[in-house]
Amino acid sequence: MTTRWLTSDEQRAWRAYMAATLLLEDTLDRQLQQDAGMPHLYYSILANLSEAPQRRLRMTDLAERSKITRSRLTYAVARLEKDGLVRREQCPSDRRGSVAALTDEGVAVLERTAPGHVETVRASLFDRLSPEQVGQLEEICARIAGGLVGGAQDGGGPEDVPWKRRSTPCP
Amino acid sequence: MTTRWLTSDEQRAWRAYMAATLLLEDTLDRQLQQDAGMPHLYYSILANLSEAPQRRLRMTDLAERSKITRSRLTYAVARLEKDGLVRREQCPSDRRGSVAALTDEGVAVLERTAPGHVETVRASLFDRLSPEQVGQLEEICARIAGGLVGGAQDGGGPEDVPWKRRSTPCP
DNA sequence: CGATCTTGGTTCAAGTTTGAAGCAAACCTA
DNA sequence: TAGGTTTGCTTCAAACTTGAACCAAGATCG
Repeated sequence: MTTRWLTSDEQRAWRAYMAATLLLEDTLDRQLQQDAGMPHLYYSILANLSEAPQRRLRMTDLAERSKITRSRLTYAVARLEKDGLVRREQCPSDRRGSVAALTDEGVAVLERTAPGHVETVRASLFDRLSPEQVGQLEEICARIAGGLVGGAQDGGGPEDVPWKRRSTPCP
Repeated sequence: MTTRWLTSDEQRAWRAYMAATLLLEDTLDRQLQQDAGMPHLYYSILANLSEAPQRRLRMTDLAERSKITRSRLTYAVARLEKDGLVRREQCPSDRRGSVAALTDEGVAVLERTAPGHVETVRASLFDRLSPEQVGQLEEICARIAGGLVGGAQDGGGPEDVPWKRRSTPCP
């Protein structure tokens, strides 16, 4: 079948999308490298951890929430552990598993750097969009994310399947 | 001054944004690595080149259009040159400069792989959005990109300053 | 002109990411 | 309960990225 090329509307949107995502990620990386000594992704790993009950999460859970591969997470956590921001613990209920736990120092770093980070996100994004646009952005991104498999490529549908999902860190 | 944290609307939008961009970039990287043997960014460098007059561009121009640093581009072009998809030429008008030129083989690779790539972009993005959403996405992304400095961080405003800008590859 | 500044691009070293391969514990299943 | 499969996570080697340092050629200016 002959290719359905992008319409010119779609092309413009696609170019804008690529530019925006590249530039924004770059901005955030620079800001956080500057102020927190880590790339954006690492910061968001810490942030994810900080929201979990007990501030700890199984590696695979954390990878899934962070939308990255387990391998990538392993290296990231190793670095954060070396910096004392995260501690790896044995999972008591599954001897294969390990749990990443945010340390007090990790919490402190987060508390210290969060304001500057939020400020950057505001300045680059939210302060430049109308409230309607914020809503549209969420809707659009949710739609995109919903269509793409996350973490392990088990090929599940868009809807969550609770019974295939790990729950609390270590019950 | 006390931090203006994100509202819950903004938080939802921000989470969705991070998920969507990470997952989409991952999808495209995987698809293109598979089908073209290169990451998405490298493909887009080739695409940018293919649209330039003469299919050639000064390195700094190309970096600017690709929204990446000159350093990153240097390495990328080195790799693409090793693969025979791009050729580096001396810039005749400025002996410091070099020009990246898409080779015939580069064109061929692009022609061979573009359909699959467009298909992936469609499947992940455009076929999941309404036409209005495509318009909104463009508007939003243009707004974001417009607010962020590109390439060299010379701190210019959002508006283009034509007299600071290189033009044709080598006049 | 000659000293200095700027620009275009590369290089270096360190850090990050990737995908495949590896390993051990847990989970079947006969 | 032994054998095979799956799951959870790490490790390996190769690729990619980063930001600072570097170098040479243009531009400026006294």
